[in-house]
Amino acid sequence: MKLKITSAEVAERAGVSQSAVSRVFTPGASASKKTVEKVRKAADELGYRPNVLARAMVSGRSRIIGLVVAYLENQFYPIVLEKLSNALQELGYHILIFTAPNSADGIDAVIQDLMDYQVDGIVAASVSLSSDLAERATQAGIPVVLFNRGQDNSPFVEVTSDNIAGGRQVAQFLLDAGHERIAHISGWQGSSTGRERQQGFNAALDEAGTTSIATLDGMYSRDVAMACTDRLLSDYSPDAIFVGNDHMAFAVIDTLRARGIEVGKEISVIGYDDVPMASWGAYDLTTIRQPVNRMVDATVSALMQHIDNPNIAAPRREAIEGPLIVRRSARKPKGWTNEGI
Amino acid sequence: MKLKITSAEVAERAGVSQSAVSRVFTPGASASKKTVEKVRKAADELGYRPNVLARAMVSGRSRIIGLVVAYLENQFYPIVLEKLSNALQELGYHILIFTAPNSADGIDAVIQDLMDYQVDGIVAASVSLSSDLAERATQAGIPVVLFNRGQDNSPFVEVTSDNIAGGRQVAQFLLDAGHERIAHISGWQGSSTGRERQQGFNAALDEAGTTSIATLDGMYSRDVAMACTDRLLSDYSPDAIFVGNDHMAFAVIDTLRARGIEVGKEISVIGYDDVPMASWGAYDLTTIRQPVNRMVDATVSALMQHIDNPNIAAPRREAIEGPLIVRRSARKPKGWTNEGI
DNA sequence: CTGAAAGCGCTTACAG
DNA sequence: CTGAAAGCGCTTACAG
Repeated sequence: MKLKITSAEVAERAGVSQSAVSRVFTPGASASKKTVEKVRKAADELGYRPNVLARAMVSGRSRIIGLVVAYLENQFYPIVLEKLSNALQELGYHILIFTAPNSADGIDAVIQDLMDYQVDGIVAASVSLSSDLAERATQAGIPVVLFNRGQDNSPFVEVTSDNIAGGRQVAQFLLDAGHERIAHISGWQGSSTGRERQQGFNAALDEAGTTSIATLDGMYSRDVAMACTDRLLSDYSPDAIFVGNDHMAFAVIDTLRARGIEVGKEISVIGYDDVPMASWGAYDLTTIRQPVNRMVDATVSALMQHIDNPNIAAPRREAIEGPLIVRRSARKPKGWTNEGI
Repeated sequence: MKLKITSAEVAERAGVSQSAVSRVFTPGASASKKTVEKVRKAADELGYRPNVLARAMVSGRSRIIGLVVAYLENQFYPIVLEKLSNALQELGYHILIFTAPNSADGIDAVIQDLMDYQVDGIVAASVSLSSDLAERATQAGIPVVLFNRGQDNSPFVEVTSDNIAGGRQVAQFLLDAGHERIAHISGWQGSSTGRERQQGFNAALDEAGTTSIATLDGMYSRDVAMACTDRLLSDYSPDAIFVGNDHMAFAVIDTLRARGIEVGKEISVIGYDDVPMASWGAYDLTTIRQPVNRMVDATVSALMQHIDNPNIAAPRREAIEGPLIVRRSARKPKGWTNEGI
């Protein structure tokens, strides 16, 4: 067995042309039963497998999807990665991973890199892209989907959960439970996700004729969220805190407990995402569930649709609603039952 | 701007040959200052970027490293992924991700897939490979490194932490603190990692003239670990439990607390990995730190070494020792101070 | 159904 | 330093 077997070598051994070999390995191409047999036999004996890169070059389809991701400490993203990878793998695609640097410039460079690999599509999770890059991708005919992030006037498909509705649900639940000093540690205000959750939250509060006692930007960071919690404690005496995502909510709970406060009794905490850890005993976090499966499905089908039909590049936004998962980190409204779920 | 710009188009606009364009974009190739200028200008105007796939075909180097990973719920792996990706990105390589199915057959198929992409190397994290596949990879000249997993007589490079030493440290610490009914919920016994941690642990116990009161296989699963905890509680009355990894240790702690047991006082719990969450207030887990940075470095350099020098494929095992991180989930030995760290 | 041939977009000896 | 040409390993009209 030598290093690399080519279709030409298989052809020779099978006594057919190289084209015939190619056809046998091309789904949908026609070859007689006899040819197929001869070729398969020779291929097996030689250990032949088609070179995907060569195939990509001529077909113009690499079957690679570029994924830009950051913030892997937040359990949400590994879960997304896993589900996305599984879904794509089933369709014969694979994920080329690019971990994102923090600057916008850095991201652009990374995406350029990605495009150099002739990816068939790009999924950008929790990062923003410059309009310059938007243009390049569009002109290169590469579909881009923004995952869990929106961008004004972007030409991309955007898949998010319905953050506004989610924020509203939280406010309503807190109000129903009779909280009167409600604070918010928001997701990073530079992200649509952070802004929208806050927006829905405030809107519902407003409609109920009240308002939050304080809103601090948690920057999606554990450390910042902890500092915010202390500030809330010393300056505002909140009886409930809505936190922009679960990752920060865990930090808030840790801080509250360290200060001797009983979470769910003295102060209610609600998060957003419903990462697996939220259900673990140590936190038992009431939170809005991001419908990851449906978000992944929407992402994959947007990608496939564009790949199959490059002309119709309809920019659009899918905001999928997710339920409030009630656990014990927040006081429940009187007479509340699980029936709603 | 059209969809895809080729070097030939740049050449035409710059008034040079296509080879000249290629040279300008090939590090180390020679071109006159004048040529470089003309080409760069034309390339910028056209928005040209070399096609990595075409380059890969002729050079035989795809600059893609295949990563096979499973078990992404365990925070350890996302961290590894992130660090590995960053390190590789700096060297101009990128990771093509394959999420592993559970069966050995499945894994083999996945690796075959990987090889079809002409990856320059493969990193298999927490999975085992068949010897058949080992042979294929070796014959294709593709370096494989097993990450956090060893395999008897494997021809691969293996990078792990020193699991035996780690297990020993845990036993010693528990003994020093005066525990007398020490139990073990081990990592999956089908994995070298699980077996070795247990082995070191038992060896140290043995040398001290004692033995663990029970050893149960936690299978790296949260649910199984919880069931094991209950069984330990009802049948063995342990005063300490060494758990095969942090991910399971969290489940053990949750279960203990649900039974009203004070962790760190009534029963000590020690994990293995030191994932970020281990330091969070809710768990405050005493654990062995896996030296991820050094493990990633070792992985990357093994890969690069083989890529630069395909002939020398020295199979070897690197087991890097990590420290015991003392927190509050386990009772400390009398007079214990942090000095050791 | 099948083979010969062109071509995907590059790199790299080979001559100059 | 530079250009013409071969070749990387395939797919896909084009004729038969």
